[in-house]
Amino acid sequence: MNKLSRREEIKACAARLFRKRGYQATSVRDIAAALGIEAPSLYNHINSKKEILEELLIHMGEEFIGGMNEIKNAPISSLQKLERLVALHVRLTIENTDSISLITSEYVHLEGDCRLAYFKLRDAYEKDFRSILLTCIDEGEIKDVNIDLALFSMLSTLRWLYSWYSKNTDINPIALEQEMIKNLINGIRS
Amino acid sequence: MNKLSRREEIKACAARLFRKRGYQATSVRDIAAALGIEAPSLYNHINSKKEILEELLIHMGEEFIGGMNEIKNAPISSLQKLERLVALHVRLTIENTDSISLITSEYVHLEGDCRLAYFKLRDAYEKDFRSILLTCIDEGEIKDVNIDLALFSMLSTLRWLYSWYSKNTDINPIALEQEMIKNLINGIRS
DNA sequence: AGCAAAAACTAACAATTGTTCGTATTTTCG
DNA sequence: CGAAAATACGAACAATTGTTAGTTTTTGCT
Repeated sequence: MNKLSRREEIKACAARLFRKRGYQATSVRDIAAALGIEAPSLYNHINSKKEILEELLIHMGEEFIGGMNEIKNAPISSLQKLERLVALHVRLTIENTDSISLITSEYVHLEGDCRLAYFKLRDAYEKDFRSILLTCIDEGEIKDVNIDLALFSMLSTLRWLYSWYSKNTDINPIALEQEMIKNLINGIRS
Repeated sequence: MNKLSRREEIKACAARLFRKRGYQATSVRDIAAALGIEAPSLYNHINSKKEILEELLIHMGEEFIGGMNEIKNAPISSLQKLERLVALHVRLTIENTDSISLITSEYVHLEGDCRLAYFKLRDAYEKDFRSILLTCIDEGEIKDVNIDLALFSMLSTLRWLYSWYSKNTDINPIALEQEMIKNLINGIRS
């Protein structure tokens, strides 16, 4: 378990540096230095630099998919599901600010099977999100907007929430959640 | 003028590659290969790889500032100014899809004076944008929302428009403009 | 045709990259 | 304590990086 803990420590540190300077611009020596050790020491805990990015991104993807599955199957209205999705993004953003920032930019460095797996997670999530949004429209809960544009708009804002949150860490998470719901959903309600 | 043209050719090619793989992951040899020449040949036209990124980003910053200045001083209502800002983003996105994609991620590789200059442009733009939005609220044209969150939300969507547009290049620019206005502004109108 | 400028080439550089190997040190725990 | 496991180390690697220098080829103009 200690090894796992050290491993997680490395991943968290790497996430912070990847966010600040980008994945490619962060060397394994940078990561090691930030941990106060030498670069080769890292390889007692990880197999490669790429592996770190892969695990960070896949993990976030799975967090989103997990949250989506809970919401999807909950016995609540579609509009409430939409609100819960916003809350999910807010929570994951606050709990994983660094990792989540990688989603918007560093996924380009994924390769091979992992790249495909990541895209699969992302596409599945967006498909479910779209489906919930569509149901809201069908049920007349929200305005008859261009659904793809509305989906894109919501996701853009939610994906960039980490950058806003980083400059406003003092905000109450619940207040942020309410504000986001107001901002993203109430504007398109019937 | 021929030299300038070749230079612009290189910059456009670099922008495309920077967008696909990221600035750091794109080598000067990659750029040269995409142009069908050898890497050292590039240096007859540019001074450094960094210079390319700097010019691409500063140029986009100036385009936005220029557009903002026109809108700011136009004899129209604040709400119309807001609509024109959306149109500005749509136009610049369509005209510079690759370069504009760098704004959201690759600015982290700017250093020194250029980095400061870029931040100055960005901050000035956001300040002006915020000011117009605030006037709309004061005049009762749009709902009394949390202004910083509303600003952030609009800018997130507008900054990510390039990714949406890339998957929907067949859309009529004017139709896109109208949809964006509907989506971003009408939702928060009084 | 001939000349100057522009643009491309080959060869090579110093630095940095991710990573491996074998060894030493520290920590854990019976 | 003492053995085993976990963790860190220094030295070194092959590959890739951005860039320079000097030279040759191509282009455009009179």
